[in-house]
Amino acid sequence: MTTPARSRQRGPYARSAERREAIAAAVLEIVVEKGHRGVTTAEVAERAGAREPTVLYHFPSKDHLLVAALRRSDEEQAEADDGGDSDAGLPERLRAFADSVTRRAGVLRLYAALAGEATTPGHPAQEYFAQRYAATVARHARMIERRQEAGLAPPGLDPVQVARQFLATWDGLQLQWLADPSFDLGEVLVAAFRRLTGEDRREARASLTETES
Amino acid sequence: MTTPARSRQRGPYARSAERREAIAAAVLEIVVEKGHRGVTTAEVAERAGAREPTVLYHFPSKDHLLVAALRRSDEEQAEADDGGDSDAGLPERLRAFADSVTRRAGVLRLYAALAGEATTPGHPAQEYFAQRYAATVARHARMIERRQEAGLAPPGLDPVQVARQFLATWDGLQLQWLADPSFDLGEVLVAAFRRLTGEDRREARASLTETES
DNA sequence: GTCTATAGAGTGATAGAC
DNA sequence: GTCTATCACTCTATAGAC
Repeated sequence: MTTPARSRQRGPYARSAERREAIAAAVLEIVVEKGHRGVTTAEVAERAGAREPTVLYHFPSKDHLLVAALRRSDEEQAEADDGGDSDAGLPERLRAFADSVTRRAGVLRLYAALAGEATTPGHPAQEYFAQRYAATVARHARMIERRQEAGLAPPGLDPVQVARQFLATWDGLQLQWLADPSFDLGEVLVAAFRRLTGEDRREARASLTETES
Repeated sequence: MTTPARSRQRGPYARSAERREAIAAAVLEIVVEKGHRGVTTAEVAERAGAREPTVLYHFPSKDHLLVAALRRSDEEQAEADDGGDSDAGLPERLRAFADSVTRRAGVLRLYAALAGEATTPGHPAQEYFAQRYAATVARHARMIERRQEAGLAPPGLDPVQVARQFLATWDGLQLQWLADPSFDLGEVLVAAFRRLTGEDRREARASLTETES
């Protein structure tokens, strides 16, 4: 209203929320292009149309910047999976997700690297991972409970324990796959899900019966 | 034998193999004490009784240094588990190992962080992880085969696939545990092993029989 | 509260002599 | 193989304008 936007590349006094968004977007962009090791506060500032100290005003350290990129990536991912809250075709959805992972190696690397760093007390990513683990475990646990109620999963399982195991398998398999993509990530993941939740027992029972006894 | 060691702190012209060892040991020491973020080439040099360029002569970059620490840690670990090659008390051994993990958080963090980095092509840790994954998967697969032959595990399983899943679960659970050590790592790990290998089926069968049919 | 300008401490890494 | 000397660059901190 006061002054018309000057035709500078570095927009003057962009509202803070926009700035934060622009900065986070810039970080994610660099992560995808060059990997997180290629992120420098200088380039982030450049791409966000700001100066370095401005960047560090919004995110007090480089690690905070990286966490912001992870958060932003999560949001984009969440938008992508919008509709499917049904547990119905779960194995299919798993497989689909595993496929999408293929294209986002840069983010996965960042996720893995930060997951390691984040476990040191006081690290900026600590809260992010604590929340993320807790939320994911809770979500998976609820899903397993529903499957138990539906008779798909055996009632003896501890849903939280299985949820933890499944999350762990997921993260670990991604790592292995990134290191050597010679196996079908979706397939191995779905198989692990079936075994961990005991949903392979129907088929297993037959082969078991003919094996022992 | 030839010349007695001179009583200088910075040994002059220590044989190269010794230098490498001293440097790797210094890195591991710092990792355990302060975490891998606390590793600086300067301090490594100091602890190894050498100068910085000497350190970087043997290990051309900081990442190489970190890999060296990981390798050295593996060796120490291997010595510790020397005797137990029997598959007999495997769950017990798993549990014991999971306990020992508790005391080596620094190394685990480094492992996790590097595992993420290592997936970028050309990274110094790439080879280490490729070898380690391959060796671990092969070792676990052999173990599962033996258990299949012994009638402990169902014959329908793909040993390599299960081995992958188990390794993944292991790595992932360590991460979760480091982020929030509120659960019993050994217990969850053993349970995952049982389910992934189908060795919980005997017990499961009973509960299954009374559940369905 | 939001940003710009400037500056500094510390890092990994290199060139080249011994 | 080991060292001295040096560099380029990154993250971060401070002072102050709007």
